[in-house]
Amino acid sequence: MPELPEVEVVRRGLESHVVGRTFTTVAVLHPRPVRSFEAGPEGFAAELTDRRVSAMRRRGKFLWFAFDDGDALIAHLGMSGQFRVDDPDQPLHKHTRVVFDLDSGKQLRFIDQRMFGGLTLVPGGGELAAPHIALDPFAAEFDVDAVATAIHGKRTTIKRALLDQRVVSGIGNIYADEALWLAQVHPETPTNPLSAARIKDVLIAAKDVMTAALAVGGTSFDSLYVNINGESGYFSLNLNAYGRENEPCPRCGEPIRREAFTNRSSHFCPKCQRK
DNA sequence: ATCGTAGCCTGGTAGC
DNA sequence: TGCTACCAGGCTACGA
Repeated sequence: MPELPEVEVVRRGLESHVVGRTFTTVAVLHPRPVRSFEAGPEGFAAELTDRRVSAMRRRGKFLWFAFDDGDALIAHLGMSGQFRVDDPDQPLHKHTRVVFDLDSGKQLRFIDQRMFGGLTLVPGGGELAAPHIALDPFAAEFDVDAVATAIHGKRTTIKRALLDQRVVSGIGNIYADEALWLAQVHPETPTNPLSAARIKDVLIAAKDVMTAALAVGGTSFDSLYVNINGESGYFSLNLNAYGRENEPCPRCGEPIRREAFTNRSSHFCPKCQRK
């Protein structure tokens, strides 16, 4: 489940293999990952051919392949998306969806089992043109006080706000649960009357947890997330709450509780994260 | 305008 | 063994 740290690991890997390279051939093997591109799979392949990548950027969980001409290929890994750089004679993984031949002789492959991810070409999108995606906590312009105040002004609960990519981007279910555990805030706490100062604590905790994950090359609970060489960060980060239902809270020993939350789960300590 | 949620997808697994 | 039902969950579209 790639969240910000995992996507950043992928961005760094792509940066070293793709920047300065041109797509010499593009093949779309499954239409779904390019579903949001109006000209369809053939149009996508035709439009991407002969583009030269000038920079690899990231905001939240989105990746930007910025081209020389100002356009951009915007990619999202969804649940199970992977980018791999391989030699062309290596066998294709079963779920390979799009293949880009590079003028370096290598091949960039987009692999996605569940196909929640996607690729699209955005004319003029080279400078992170995505107004509906907020800044993430790693962005230089990210203003933690302003975001805490904005969340405080919403009528929702803290975990919903953390997952709202229009407010702060890059945080998914795993790091939301971990940040709330670290800051000792219950996920269903209303953002108001929760103080802006406590919300700031949660945002700082989220950045701290993601920084730790980035330091160990990203984390994942399953083998779907891998870096561009196919290596997994499997279990490399010690999680305190997520996925630990009925296990003792590392802080107080109370069993971690799991509760249903909008088609997924929240994990928290009922003793040290009180509503 | 704002908030909450169904649906999109596949493969692994629990349960019968 | 083989079948079904369920679960993982980021994002978009849509209803309230």
